[in-house]
Amino acid sequence: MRNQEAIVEAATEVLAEQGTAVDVREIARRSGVGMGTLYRHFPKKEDLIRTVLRQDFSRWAESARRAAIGAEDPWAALTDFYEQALTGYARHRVIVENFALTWSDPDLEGIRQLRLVIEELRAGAEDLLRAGVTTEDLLLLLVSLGHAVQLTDGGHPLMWNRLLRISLDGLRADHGEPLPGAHSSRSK
Amino acid sequence: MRNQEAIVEAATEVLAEQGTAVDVREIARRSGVGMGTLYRHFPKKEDLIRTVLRQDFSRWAESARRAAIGAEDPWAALTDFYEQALTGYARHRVIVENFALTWSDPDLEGIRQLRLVIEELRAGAEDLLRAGVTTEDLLLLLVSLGHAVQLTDGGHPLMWNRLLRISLDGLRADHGEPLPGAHSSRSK
Amino acid sequence: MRNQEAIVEAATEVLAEQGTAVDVREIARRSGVGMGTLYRHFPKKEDLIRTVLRQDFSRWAESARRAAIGAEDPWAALTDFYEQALTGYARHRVIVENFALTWSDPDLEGIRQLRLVIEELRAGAEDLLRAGVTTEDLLLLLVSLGHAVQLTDGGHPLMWNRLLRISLDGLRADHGEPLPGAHSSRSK
Amino acid sequence: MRNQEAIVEAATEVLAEQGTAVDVREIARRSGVGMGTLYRHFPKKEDLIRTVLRQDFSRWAESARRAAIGAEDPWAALTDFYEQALTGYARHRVIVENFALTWSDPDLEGIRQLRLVIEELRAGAEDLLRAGVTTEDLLLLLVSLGHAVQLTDGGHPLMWNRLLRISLDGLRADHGEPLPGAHSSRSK
DNA sequence: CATGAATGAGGATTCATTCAT
DNA sequence: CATGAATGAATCCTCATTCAT
Repeated sequence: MRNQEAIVEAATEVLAEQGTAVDVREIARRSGVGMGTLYRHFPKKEDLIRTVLRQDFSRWAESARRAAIGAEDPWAALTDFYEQALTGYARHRVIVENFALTWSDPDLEGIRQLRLVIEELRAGAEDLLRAGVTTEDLLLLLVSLGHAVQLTDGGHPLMWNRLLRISLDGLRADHGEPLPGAHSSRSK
Repeated sequence: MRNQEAIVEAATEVLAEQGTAVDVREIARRSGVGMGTLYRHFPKKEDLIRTVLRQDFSRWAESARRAAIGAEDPWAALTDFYEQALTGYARHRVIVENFALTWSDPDLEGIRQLRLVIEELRAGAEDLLRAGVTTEDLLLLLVSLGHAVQLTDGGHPLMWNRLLRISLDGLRADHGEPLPGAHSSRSK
Repeated sequence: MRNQEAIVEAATEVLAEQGTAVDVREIARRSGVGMGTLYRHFPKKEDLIRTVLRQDFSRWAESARRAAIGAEDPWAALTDFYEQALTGYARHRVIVENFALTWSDPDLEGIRQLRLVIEELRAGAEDLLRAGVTTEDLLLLLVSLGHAVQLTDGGHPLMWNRLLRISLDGLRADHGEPLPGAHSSRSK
Repeated sequence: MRNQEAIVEAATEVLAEQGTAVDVREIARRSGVGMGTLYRHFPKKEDLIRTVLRQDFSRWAESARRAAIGAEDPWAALTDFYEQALTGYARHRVIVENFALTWSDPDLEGIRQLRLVIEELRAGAEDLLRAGVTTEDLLLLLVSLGHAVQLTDGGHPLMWNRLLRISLDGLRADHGEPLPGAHSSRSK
């Protein structure tokens, strides 16, 4: 049903503007559907939010992935990936607002995708990365810097760029000893 | 009046547990005071939250500062500072939840203190830091890693430690070129 | 929607009984609707009160107007108008309680209507009225006597009738000199 | 105790400014006494209001009485009395706000005084008054015009003066037939 | 006797969710 | 299947009154 799409689209917009505290009615209004229809598709407000979160997340991750494809070398791919991901981060308030949730939800398709992409980038740049750096490290770094983006975007749009350079430099093989491998796997 | 303290204490607890969305009555109940008393001391819910935030923030920052004092050398001081600050971060949900606010409020006493401490640590370790690293960079790094702490503390308590090492290595003078100085000052 | 009417009706009742200080829930209860419904129609308590006020006012003014229609001569029309208006006054507590507000709100449709009616009556009885009597005078007299009605209705239902006769006699052309015209117009 | 006086004085001020809806604490604050003291003297807010009301009323009535004393003739005495009473009316918000209450409380000393004064004036001007005009009529007229004062004082300070002239003219012996005597006495 | 902190029942308003049409 | 009016619990805040100090 195309109503479902309209709802998700409107919700994406509204959530980006006002965060998860919005009135559901506002979403219904912008979707052009009634409350009943909205609740038919998403029995709980949170269901809708989750759906938006997933879609938003996927789009964001995908755009970052594409940025890495055209890079000249593996290191540039990694760099471009981070640049693109972080640049887009600020626009995705729901992601930010819910990343704790997202992060700890191992079933979330989006995060699985993202992990795959990063894993690939990591494997490609393995020679340049210091030993012991895991996919999980790279993923957490992304989220961590994402937070910096959030905080600074209003005032100093490019401050986070400096952090990114620092971190990337810290990741290079010629900078620092190998990292111990202990905490690299995510088990539940 | 010790009621004021009781309220702040209870609020600190409750806010840590449930976030800023709690019912004011819950705080009153746990404080053992009536609504009126609570509102006598804090005319708006936000006043109370801000107070908790400040106190929480101060305590946290102070404990980090103390950790840096006993260090053997300037670099260890910086390292210990980060370790301690991040270790305590997870316990301070209000700080986290409101750091955006905290961050952008230049009048907040707490953040001014924190900046001073970091500035001192930076100055002390200047020879070891790559050129161009600013106090603001170090501050943002702290918050950024703080977010990582938040996300991982539930499941993988020490994952953020790896990020910290990476970042610190990226900050060393022998790793990487000088950072450009452009965005180093916070102006309004 | 007939709920709107039910709400206004219940509110009219309740406001007449208890004044504007009533709990909104009481109105909701008597209307047989939930709080939400009430607030859907009247976002602020005052909106509801204003609505009741207007309706009450209109009905009252209209009944007075009709009373003047059947009169034998212009003077009787004026007299009957006052009689009817004042007789109905006591039943309209909201009007009374809010007349200051009503009075000073030049946009209020009701008062505009009332003024028109009085103007017509005045014009019709012009030969019998002492020179200089304005519509505004007649309007203020009405409200003024209305207050007397309020005060006496509980105990001496017809005392105000005496005042009315006195005032009307004072208005006759053969009683007293012309009134100075100065304050006859309402300007902003 | 002079505290009692201070409280009443402060209350008079505050009530005149803000009406009976004020916070009791505001009165305590301005009195310079604590809540406990205030409540020792006036166990209920209404007790305080009543006390203020009485005093305010007495003063107002007394000033009107004095205005009548110096008059040249009985009719002027009556006229001056009304003029003065009405002129002072607007300043006595509590009186106004509570006149219904005042009016219906036959034990209120103030109103007894006022009635005595009016009775005297009426007796003095008896030959000039149309037959049947009672003290009660004159009293009600006063209150009724008082309301007009209230309503117009903000915008048209002297509109009520015109009503006063009209009414007084209506009261003269040569204007109109005797009024029937029926409702002249206040019985309970 | 005085103080003013403490109490807590209300009161206005919002919003996720349901359900008659 | 869609609509959007209806629901009412939940929430913040006020203020008359009490009572420990």
